[in-house]
Amino acid sequence: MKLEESQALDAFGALSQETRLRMVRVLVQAGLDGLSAGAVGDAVGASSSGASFHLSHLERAGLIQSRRESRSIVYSANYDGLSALIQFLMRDCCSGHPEICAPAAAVAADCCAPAAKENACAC
Amino acid sequence: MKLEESQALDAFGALSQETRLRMVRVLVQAGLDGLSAGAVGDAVGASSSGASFHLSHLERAGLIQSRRESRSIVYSANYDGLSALIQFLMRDCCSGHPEICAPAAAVAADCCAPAAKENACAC
DNA sequence: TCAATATCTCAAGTATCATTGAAATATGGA
DNA sequence: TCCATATTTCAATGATACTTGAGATATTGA
Repeated sequence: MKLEESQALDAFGALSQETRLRMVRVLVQAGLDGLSAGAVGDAVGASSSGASFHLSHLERAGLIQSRRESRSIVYSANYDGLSALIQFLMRDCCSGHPEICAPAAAVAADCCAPAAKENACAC
Repeated sequence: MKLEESQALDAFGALSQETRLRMVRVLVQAGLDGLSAGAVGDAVGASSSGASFHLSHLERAGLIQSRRESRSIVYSANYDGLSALIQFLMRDCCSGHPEICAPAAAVAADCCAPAAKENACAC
């Protein structure tokens, strides 16, 4: 997935709010199983309508996704969307300037060791 | 450099505005030589006071830096700040989930080939 | 069907942010 | 010193965004 400028703007806007940034962190840690809207709200200290507002915002921005599961709406991180945002930053803000990306690539090697070995290394 | 949550929020907020996002792209392409405030404003179609407002915002957020050069204030990309933001995203949103970082790492390998070879590959 | 649970939607109020134009500041050259 | 250039600061306006609480919708089980 490759982000347009307007999609990147939406994604940055979504992450520029404390409650929403925390929601994303909570949901990434929760993995693909996800968490119900209520559970996310509790985790970040938001009211039910506040949680709904911010979760919708994040979903519109393509950073999380939702599915109904009985009475609950279960939200989970959208890995593609998050990855696309990181790629946007790297392509846009790195292009021609390895000083920016190199340390980030090191983080990737660290936190995603097996994947990094498969995909990032041409050596 | 390791970003605190509040610094990441500032950085995301700074990048969530069309004029500012374009300014960052222009300044990254300009490299460390940078561009005067007026040149950046012209490049993105902002008024002089508008350019000043947005450039200050980006500087406060740690994404660009400035120096006076005769009559001009020259702005340039802050590679450390941009890199720290990418790292924040990777650490926070990747941790335990290589699906997110791996494609990004591939971009790093692409756009920062020499650096990636030095720093990202443990093989 | 009724009640309970989970979530969403809506409207009102408040706060934050972006834009505009005018005025202030800093610099360099005549 | 005086003027022109480059940029910033300030105040006013309009636009967006966040929060809150009340009410609406959807789902399940009795």
